[in-house]
Amino acid sequence: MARQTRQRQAIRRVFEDAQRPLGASEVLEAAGSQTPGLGMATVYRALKGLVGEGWLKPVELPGEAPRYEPAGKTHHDHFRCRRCDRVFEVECTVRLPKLRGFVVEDHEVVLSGLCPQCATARRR
Amino acid sequence: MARQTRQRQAIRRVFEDAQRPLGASEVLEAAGSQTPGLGMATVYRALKGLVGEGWLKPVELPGEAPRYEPAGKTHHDHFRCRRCDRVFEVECTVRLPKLRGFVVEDHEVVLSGLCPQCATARRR
DNA sequence: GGCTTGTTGATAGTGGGTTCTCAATCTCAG
DNA sequence: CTGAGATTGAGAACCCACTATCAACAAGCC
Repeated sequence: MARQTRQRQAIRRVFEDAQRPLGASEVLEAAGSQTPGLGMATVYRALKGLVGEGWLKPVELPGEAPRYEPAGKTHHDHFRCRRCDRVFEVECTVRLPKLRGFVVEDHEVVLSGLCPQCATARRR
Repeated sequence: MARQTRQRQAIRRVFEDAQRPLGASEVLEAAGSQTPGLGMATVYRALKGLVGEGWLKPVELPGEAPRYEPAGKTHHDHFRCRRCDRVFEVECTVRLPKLRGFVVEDHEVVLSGLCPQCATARRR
């Protein structure tokens, strides 16, 4: 039977607070500040469990370890900042081409550039 | 001074023949059939070299090892078949949203679904 | 053909992310 | 409160893509 532990609650809360997809190390850092001593293994176990029960959804971006975000949101795409490497949620519209024979089931758009913070920092 | 070897020629030819991005293992398999005994190391060395001289371009898709395609093509996006896991080139149009503060420098679209072959196979 | 020297391939090594191990700890039903 | 058993955390182990090593090989100038 699944138990409510301090660690799991902290990890859940981290995702509820963050308004963007988080990777394992980001979760470890964020949840670890509230739960000192939090271990990697626990984070990975929690992520696996939360994905398994459908509460989290993996977000895979090119060339990077997977990140996770709460499931159940409406469709959105992602923006990755080239400077701070954080990922944000954005909305895009894609016009799909006519692809003879292909059955398109899903699509994903990944934007990259500078996030507001980094863009401002650079401008100075 | 760079030499023309059987192996490198085979690897180049594989990319010229394939009309889609190839990963290292795909290259090893394809070029290996023409050059028995072809080793991993040689493939990786060739890929590195070809990318270095601008003949190949890396194609990174979410959650996978990089693939490569001949450089110099016009902009296009990619379609990954969920069944055979091959990647194809396609054309899309993306309408970017108004993102306050974000500086969008690049974008990439990845479609997924079934390629013509696999779609036909499934239908039967 | 010879010879120099870049190239090859089998294998070991590397690096990063993720999972396993297991004793200590904690949760919670009774 | 207590005990059964789930959970944790530190570190070892693992996985996989990729790179380094080095003796044997071969491209190509002479």
